[in-house]
Amino acid sequence: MKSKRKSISNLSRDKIVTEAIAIADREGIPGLTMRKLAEALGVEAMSLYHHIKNKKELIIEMVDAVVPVIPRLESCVDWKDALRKRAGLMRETLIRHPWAAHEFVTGINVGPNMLRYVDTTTGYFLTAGFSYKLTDYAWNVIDSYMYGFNLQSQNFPLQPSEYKEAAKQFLPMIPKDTYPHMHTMAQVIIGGEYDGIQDFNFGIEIILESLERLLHGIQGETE
Amino acid sequence: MKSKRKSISNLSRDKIVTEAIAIADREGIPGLTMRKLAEALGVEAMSLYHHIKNKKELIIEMVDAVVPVIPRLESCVDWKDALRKRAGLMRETLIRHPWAAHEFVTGINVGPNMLRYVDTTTGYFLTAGFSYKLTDYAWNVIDSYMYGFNLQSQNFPLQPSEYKEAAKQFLPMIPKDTYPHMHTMAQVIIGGEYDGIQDFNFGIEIILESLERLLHGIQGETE
DNA sequence: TTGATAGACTTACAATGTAAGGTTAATACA
DNA sequence: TGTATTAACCTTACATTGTAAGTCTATCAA
Repeated sequence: MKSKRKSISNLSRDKIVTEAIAIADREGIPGLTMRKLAEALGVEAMSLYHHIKNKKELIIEMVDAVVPVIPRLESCVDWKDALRKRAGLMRETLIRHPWAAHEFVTGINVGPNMLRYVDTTTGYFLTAGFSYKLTDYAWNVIDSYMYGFNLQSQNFPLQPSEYKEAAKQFLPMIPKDTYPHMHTMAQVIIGGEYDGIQDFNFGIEIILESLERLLHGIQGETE
Repeated sequence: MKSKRKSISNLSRDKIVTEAIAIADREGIPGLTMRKLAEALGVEAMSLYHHIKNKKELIIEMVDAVVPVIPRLESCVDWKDALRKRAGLMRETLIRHPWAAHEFVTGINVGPNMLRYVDTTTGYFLTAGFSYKLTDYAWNVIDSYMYGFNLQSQNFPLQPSEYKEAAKQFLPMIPKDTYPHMHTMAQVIIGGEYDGIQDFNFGIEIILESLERLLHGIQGETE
């Protein structure tokens, strides 16, 4: 048919991964099919399998490719500021690549970028004076929150600008006697008293504050 | 072939949802296929579609069916204890139904059980004296963490008992000069100084502590 | 009796990942 | 230069999925 007698496409792992990320950014992981990816690269689906083992492995490569680069902790920098910066960078990544949060929580990733990312993070805590155990715990709390927040907000079906209108629409479906608090909450949003917009940084600050108290041994109720 | 001339199976939405949950508990959502579900119910796949619109809707029903039932806040109960209890119940649910965390974060659920769950939760905070905005924020931080933690731990490929052995095995792959902190962390785990086991409650306590301080207006750096 | 309906079944299709094997052009070696 | 090997791409084919479309039949109302 077409029979291009070896296309000049000159495939490579890198090219495949890059194009795969672009497609996934637009259409999500389900929208990333091997055929579609191949077509975008001017190639047939099966040709991809000469460069990658399978789709699973491709996704693992994609994940490592989007891990944010964070700087090692300079001695003059506060560990909390470093973590704020880190959170901001990760959040940018998760927004730019809406499929990534799910892959981060759901798969193990031991690519070089991820390893460095984790090592640097661990360094923030250890340098600040946290024990190994607390370092591990603290890191885990922050990341759990970050992934959870992003997954939730990414999948929320409304734009912030639509909250008020939606609250109006749904109010009759939230009868006051069955759901008293949500009913009032909806009214508050309709009234403009609170816009209903969540702030990612709120959670980060909450967590950092507690961690700092823990570091300084104030009220060590959680060991 | 078989032609059972109307099976006596007497399908119903409830039976379908219950069986679907059982299958998903064992084999995950990908393992829950319409044909497998039908077979478990002694019926053909297409028969299910007389009771549910499609698989998506089925999953939504499943999600609402496993939402934990949490008690309304009694006046004699501390709001933090109520939230601890809630976290424990949700965690049990997420462990019993490993597919649920992903569905909770990823889909919107407005079934009656979920609405009540959310309303009761909101009530905890409002009754404790949080503003509507802070209630919304606080609730969101806790849930983001809970979902994030569970997603991560559920997908972690090792059992806690295997940590030490795994650390031994991976140590050579974490060269000291490239990944200094992870290298030491692995050594600490091998040495038995810290077992590497995460504790879900740690994050809950961390967050609750900060929230309480916020409630009492101490150091309101985060508004 | 007639006819409608609910609840099952049969068949069929498009989309997906990928196994198996074919083709071709470049490269290595005699 | 000629020949064998191989890397990179293609073709075909298949099992598995959700589900659209239509069929059959027991039950029940008129």
